[in-house]
Amino acid sequence: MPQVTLPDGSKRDYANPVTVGEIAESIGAGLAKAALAGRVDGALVDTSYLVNDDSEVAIVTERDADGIEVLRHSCAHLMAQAVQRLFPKAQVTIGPVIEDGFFYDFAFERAFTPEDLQAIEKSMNEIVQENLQVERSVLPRNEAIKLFKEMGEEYKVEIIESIPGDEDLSFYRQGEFIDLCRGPHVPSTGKFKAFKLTNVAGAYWRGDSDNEMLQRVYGTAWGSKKDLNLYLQRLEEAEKRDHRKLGKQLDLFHFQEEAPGMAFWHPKGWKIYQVIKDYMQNVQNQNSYKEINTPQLVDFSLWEKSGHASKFANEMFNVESENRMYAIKPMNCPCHIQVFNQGLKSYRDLPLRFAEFGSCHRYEPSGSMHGLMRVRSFVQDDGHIFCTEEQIQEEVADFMDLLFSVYRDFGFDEVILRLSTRPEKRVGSDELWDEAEQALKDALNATGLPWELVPGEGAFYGPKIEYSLKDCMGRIQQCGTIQVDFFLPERLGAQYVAEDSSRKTPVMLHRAILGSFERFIGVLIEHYAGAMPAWLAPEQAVILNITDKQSEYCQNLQESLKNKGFRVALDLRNEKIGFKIREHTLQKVPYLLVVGDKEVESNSVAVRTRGGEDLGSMTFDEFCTHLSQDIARFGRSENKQDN
RNA sequence: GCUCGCAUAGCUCAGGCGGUAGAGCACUCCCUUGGUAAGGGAGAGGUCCCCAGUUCGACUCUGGGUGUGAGCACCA
Repeated sequence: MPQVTLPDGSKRDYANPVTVGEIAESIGAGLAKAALAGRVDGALVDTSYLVNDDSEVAIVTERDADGIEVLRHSCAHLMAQAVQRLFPKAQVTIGPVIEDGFFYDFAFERAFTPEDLQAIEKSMNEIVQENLQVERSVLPRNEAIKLFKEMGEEYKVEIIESIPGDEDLSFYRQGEFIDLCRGPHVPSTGKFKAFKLTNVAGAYWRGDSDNEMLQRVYGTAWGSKKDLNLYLQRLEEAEKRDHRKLGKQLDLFHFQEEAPGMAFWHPKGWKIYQVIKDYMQNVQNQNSYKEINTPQLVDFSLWEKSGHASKFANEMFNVESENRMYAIKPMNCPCHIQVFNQGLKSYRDLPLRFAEFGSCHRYEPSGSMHGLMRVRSFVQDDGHIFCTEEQIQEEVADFMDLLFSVYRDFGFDEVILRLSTRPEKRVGSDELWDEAEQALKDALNATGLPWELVPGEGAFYGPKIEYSLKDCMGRIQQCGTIQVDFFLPERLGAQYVAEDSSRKTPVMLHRAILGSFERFIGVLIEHYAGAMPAWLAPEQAVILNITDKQSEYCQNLQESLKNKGFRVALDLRNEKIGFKIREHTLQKVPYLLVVGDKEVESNSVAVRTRGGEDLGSMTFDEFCTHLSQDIARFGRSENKQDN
């Protein structure tokens, strides 16, 4: 005689054990129809789940995040069923939910084509029309193995065999299709209202590049057509913001075949780069970093000593000269230790903070390159802090403050913190790893912010914190990092004289805020859709004359603004004002200064923003003040301007 | 690196079942001097990514390469 407590606190008594579906039915027909799953005492279950005892029960619908998850997971099954109807030889493997959708991996003799996707989608819709009941069943392992062996589903057999323990396994059947699955699932295939197959690509079985490649079909599913359309619009918007596209449109940089993965920076892109560099230089000076610079080419033996060669030799560019092997530096750390090693260091010198805008080259796998986001030639805002073990936590904490402040200046308020701990392949004793991981945990906890543990993802020499920022599309971009390293200083012989005059090895903290300039600029371009805030904009204003008569006035105006330190362009072309406004608006110049006879007479400028707002007529000084204030705001969102 | 696509004017893209190509924008020149998102006209512009092969003939077909896109794998 279960008593059910609903989310609103109301209670219902049932004479006999009831299913979640029946509970929904007893509340209302509409709810019963909308029910996708249930939550019983916190656990997500099928609507067919039988409630025996007093429980808290919620009916999960498409309005629930969990409901959407169930829907997507079930949609993966729906797709697998359709695929097997159309291609009986295709074997199923796994089909999980991912952000905004799902995928399913199939083993098939050939690649699926876009036409196949259309056919699969059509077949899915037919199965929706059939409104097949989805039934859960439980089988002992050996029976399950036998069943899937008979069906010729070798991959499923392998999956079942690899599931530890010998408890029974749950299966879901809809019509002729059955799949191993933990569930829960929607009660019937009629529940799908809005889905779309989006993409097909290869993916390795079990995520291992030594294994064969499967066909992965991606799809998305939503509670309503409207949500689906919103999602598709979001994809379109993301495509418009693609930094590779904007890089071309705004004439910021280009890539070409002769230098794969290496950007050619154009004047406007390089200006953004320089502004960021100046800013970072200033920030680092204020925070007691000493900027250094180290060679591009370093004898290969140093990379052997540092341990990088054994792990990354194939990903390094090598140069032979006069029978000597050099590597183009793939990172700056060993070089910074060489600087540290010059002269005798005292504990009084610590913490010693070196910074370098270090140009690095890495032979990244061809398939991994992506615009500015992953390149073979890049510049890190690299820094290494040499300190004692006692100083680690404070240094990490100070670094985090600095990082948050820099990110806010660039317009990023949300930072995601992740701690990556010891990987399988690593150097150093477990005690040292314990200590290093603890120091980072302590620093993270001290922030009071939530953070995520990522076991096994640390560098081979030490654990790291990774800082990802969330851009305005909600996408997560990893940029900053701080890594504790007990090993490299020792390997490369770094020492300082301690208080008791003994020689000790310093700890080294590797750190970067932007990560790489290339990647960070890519992120900025997409975040702002190319409309950089005034402090970053390569051209902060452009002066447009209406007729030739105002040319001289405009030239003088540009000169005066340049003398004030503003970046100002001039467009004196023989074009109509509307044409020029359109062009510079599309080029996302923050301020358009229109000059006609009126302005010349009154010694002023008519100011229009790239957002189309008319700020009216201003004197030179008024405009300078306005622009200065805008620049001084950086990208900080609390004062964000509405353009 | 792997799977599957793609590569034509500066840019965005058409095109032809094998007979050396076209639009819009941009560019140059001319007309126009016009007050807040495209004024008009004319002109110039191509080794159809590269290398082989098939063919009387290849931008088109075949093979190989390079770059690039989506995804996977990798990421000091």
